[in-house]
Amino acid sequence: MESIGVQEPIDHESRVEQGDHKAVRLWLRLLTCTNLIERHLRGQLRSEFDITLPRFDLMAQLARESEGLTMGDLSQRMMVSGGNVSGIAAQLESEGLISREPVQGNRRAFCVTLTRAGQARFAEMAEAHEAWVAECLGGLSDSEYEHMMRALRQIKLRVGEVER
Amino acid sequence: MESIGVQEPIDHESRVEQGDHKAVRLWLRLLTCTNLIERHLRGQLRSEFDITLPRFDLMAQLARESEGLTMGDLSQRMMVSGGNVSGIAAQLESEGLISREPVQGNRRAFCVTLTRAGQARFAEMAEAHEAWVAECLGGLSDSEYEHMMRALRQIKLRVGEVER
DNA sequence: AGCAAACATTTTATGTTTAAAATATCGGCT
DNA sequence: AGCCGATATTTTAAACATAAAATGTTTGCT
Repeated sequence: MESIGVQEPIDHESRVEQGDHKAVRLWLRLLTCTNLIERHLRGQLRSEFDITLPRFDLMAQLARESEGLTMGDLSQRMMVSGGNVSGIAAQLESEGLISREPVQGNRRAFCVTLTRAGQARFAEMAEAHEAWVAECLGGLSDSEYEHMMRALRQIKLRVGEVER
Repeated sequence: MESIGVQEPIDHESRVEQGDHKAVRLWLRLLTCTNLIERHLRGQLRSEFDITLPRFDLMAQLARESEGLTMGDLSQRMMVSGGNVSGIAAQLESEGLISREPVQGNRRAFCVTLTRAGQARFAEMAEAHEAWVAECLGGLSDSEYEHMMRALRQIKLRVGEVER
């Protein structure tokens, strides 16, 4: 039960301020958590597999699309700039983990896929990655999990609207 | 009510896998949301105040510590590397928004504070920043807000333990 | 056919971020 | 006093990220 003791009356402006402060507190906590987990995963990927998070991320996108993706698709799905994908893909290609082949019928685009070596390497990493994430987030009850998923979906929609 | 229809029986290993997949889905959604909001705030700060998020963040840390902070304190609170703080602080100093003065009794450390100009500038920015965050996160009900805060606190503790 | 607009990607310039090495200072111990 | 390990910060090198310009390619329009 909440306290129902003496409380200062609050005018409209203060109410808004309170709401804003609440939002900021939530935002900071969200940011802190995400950064903590991201840092943890980054460190693990580096120490266990000598790979960076962006490279892992690119491989993960390819792993769910056996047909391959274009550079533009990757840029969209990873939500980073095209130039960025160029650099990351160049490195993965030089390591033999992905291949970029011309698309017949469209000489502008490349079709990027995991090589056989890339598939094998990714399978190893994905298993470990899942376990690390579960270590961080597995402690939530089903209900907490559902609440989070719902709230985050709502937030995502809201931000999309705000950005117009 | 949940469906109680026919369901495949699930062995222990599959259960673990399912839990892991759930955790990964939550992680990806968390990451996406945080990145969306961060991107939005970054853009607003740049277009409205011509400042970057890290610079704003550094100033925010100083704004709640009128006594000032050392470079190391800032590194810890901002959860970024020391070298990073060096660079960010150098820029803010050259813009006259912060000052770094030697600490008497410890010639290694600097005491970093907001200048008067920095305080004024930050006050403006903080107000706008709060409104932007509220736009993104203000749509949650009190109950959703509480759920999120609780779950995030729990996650934060858990990650801290995992990192040992 | 010829041309303009849109598309897919890379290149370039600039800036952020990290880990690790380098620099300098401090404190305690002998 | 002299040395050693811890502390506080800066510098450096490499990876990542963006925006904007450059390069080719395709498509539609006349």
